[in-house]
Amino acid sequence: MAINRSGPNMSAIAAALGVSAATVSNALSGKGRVSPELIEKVRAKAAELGYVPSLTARALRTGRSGVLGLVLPDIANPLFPQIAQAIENAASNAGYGVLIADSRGDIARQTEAIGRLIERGVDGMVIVPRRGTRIADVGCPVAVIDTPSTPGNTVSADHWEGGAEMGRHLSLLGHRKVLLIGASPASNVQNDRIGGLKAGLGPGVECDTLWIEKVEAIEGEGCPLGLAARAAAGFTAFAAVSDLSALRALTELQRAGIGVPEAVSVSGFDDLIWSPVVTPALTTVRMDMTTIADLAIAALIRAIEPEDEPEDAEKTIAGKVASGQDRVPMQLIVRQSTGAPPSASLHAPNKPTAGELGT
Amino acid sequence: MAINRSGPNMSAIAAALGVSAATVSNALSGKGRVSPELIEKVRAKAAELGYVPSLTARALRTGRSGVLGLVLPDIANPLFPQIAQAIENAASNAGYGVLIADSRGDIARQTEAIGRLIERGVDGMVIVPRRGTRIADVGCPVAVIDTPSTPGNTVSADHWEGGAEMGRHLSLLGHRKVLLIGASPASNVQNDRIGGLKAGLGPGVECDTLWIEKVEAIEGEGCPLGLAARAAAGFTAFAAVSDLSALRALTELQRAGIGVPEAVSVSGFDDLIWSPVVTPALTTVRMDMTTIADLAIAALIRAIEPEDEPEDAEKTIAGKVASGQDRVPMQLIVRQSTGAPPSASLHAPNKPTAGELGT
DNA sequence: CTGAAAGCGCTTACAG
DNA sequence: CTGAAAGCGCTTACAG
Repeated sequence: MAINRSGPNMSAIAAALGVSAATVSNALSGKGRVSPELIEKVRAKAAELGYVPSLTARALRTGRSGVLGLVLPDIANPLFPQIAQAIENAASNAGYGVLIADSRGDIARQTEAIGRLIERGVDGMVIVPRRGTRIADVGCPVAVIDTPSTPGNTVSADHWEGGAEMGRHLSLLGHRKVLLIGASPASNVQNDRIGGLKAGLGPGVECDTLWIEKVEAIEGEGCPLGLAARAAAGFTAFAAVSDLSALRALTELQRAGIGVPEAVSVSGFDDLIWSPVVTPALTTVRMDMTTIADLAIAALIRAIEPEDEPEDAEKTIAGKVASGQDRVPMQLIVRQSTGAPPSASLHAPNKPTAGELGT
Repeated sequence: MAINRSGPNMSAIAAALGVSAATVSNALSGKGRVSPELIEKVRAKAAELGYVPSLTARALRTGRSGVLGLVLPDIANPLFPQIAQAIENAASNAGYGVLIADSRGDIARQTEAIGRLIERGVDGMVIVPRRGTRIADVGCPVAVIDTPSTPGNTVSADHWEGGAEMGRHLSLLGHRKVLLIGASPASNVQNDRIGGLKAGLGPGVECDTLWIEKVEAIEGEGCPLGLAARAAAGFTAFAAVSDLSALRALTELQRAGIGVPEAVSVSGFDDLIWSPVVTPALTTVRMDMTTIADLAIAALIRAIEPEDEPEDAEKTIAGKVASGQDRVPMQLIVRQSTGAPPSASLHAPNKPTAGELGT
């Protein structure tokens, strides 16, 4: 019974050439045990026959699947596109596939999702943990993307320093009374950013912190945040710790007739898709997801692949690899919402997507 | 050499019990060829030993990997979270894993991404095609999520009817001069929505269509859309074909001091993450991604799995399955941006996510 | 430089 | 109801 596959396998190539399957394997994998002429002949025949190697069979034999898992706290998170794209790209450059798993904010489901990935034989996984979760040993290499203040094997943006940069920016602009806006005080990332903001603003600046979650617990979800009153009370800058909160602040202020940026400044974090598109465009701080993903994947690969020779120098990005704790700088992107002229933009705006849906 | 796996395999269970591996396999798969007592004993031993089946080996043997591919035009698309979450969920309920592939807006990369998925032995794939792409036969079952006006094996929201609903809503509100805002005239989805909007508004309403892509080709990316002038010219409603464009319109109008909704209405499509969060919250039309994903996955599974018995009635959602062309109704969500009081909200707002990052 | 053989862990006819 | 055997497609020592 040959229910499997449609195309030819190694034996077919071997038979067509009158050689053994082992030789075909060696020729194709280029481990140098086969004569150059034979290698060429094998390659040609493989191409002619439209040979596609079975990664499944290889996985069974070698014990490595060539697949990595990506575990996310909640795929609906607006930052997810950036993360997933960067990880998918880094992984596929390194020859790995990416299996996604959504824990939907649920801690039990996170465990379950990890288990499913293990069953499927992933060689390692990237975990963006649910708030407050510590990842136990799961029996395969793991890279956690979180914040440096989370202990463990982590790659992350330097959220604190990113906050500090934004704080300095606002301080230089002359703001002396700043409202910091966070979603949840339970978030390490958000606390890091707020800590950095305060430090960057410096001791001469008066700060207050508004946690949206707390306000909503009293006023109800989606309630106004009372920002107009804050503006009246002398706050001139509203520094949110995410672009989602920044957008909420911006529209609430605009709706109240308060001009941004001429009356007050608004800033966010993460350079989410809408940030360059709204009027005024949002000043924000962006994580270097490409680098973070590269570091995470490189760390995983080092843990997975036997230390052969150093061969592929490309895999190790400029000799930098995640060693226990890696923190990647964030990048301040100044746009109109903090009053800078458009020409001061430090970053090309997000390109709109080319898909049918969603744009 | 036993480089593979850490845990026990079937042979280990078989040996521990003094039976054959075949019997263990039959017992565990519950195909009813084994006596109830033995089944129980096998199960117990498997649990005791912490047996985890090798999906890889099963895949090699059966020719089915239990993995589905998800091909996206651009993971950065703001709609991607909804799609990915729904697909991941539907697939994992059906026992399948999901491998992601990003074509990054590039048509060559789409082909390449599909090829990589095939190599990895996916049993089928869900494709959200790049604009204008027609998916060729890829050698495995495919479900395309697009629009009913795209020919082929498609599951989609009924974009036209969704537009019509929005059109009727705006018409009932008394609008007689409406600006339709789209991103790109090359998009079938957007054209369908615009067609529906016009039909829903009816012949008594004056319409004009603004394509952002065209404006930007002249004025530059991120340029103002001149909406204040439109308002001055008598347009009282701005119906965007995506919430991203709607947000752009909303903030541009607000910035110009035009009150939404008391002076003009703004509406969008897709219920993207920020829609319930901005002030005023956006009236929009939402795709039923859960149903679309269920239909797509169900269609794939029917194509993949041999027609055994009808057994799992759950897999077929209420007897409805994608048969060639399936169109799922869209849902109008009325919020403040078109002037309705908050209490008229037809839909619970999106929950903020519980992750560390992005909120 | 090339080949024969074993084996990764499972499932599936086929016998008993 | 249970088992022996073959085989999915590959890779890897080991011989020649």
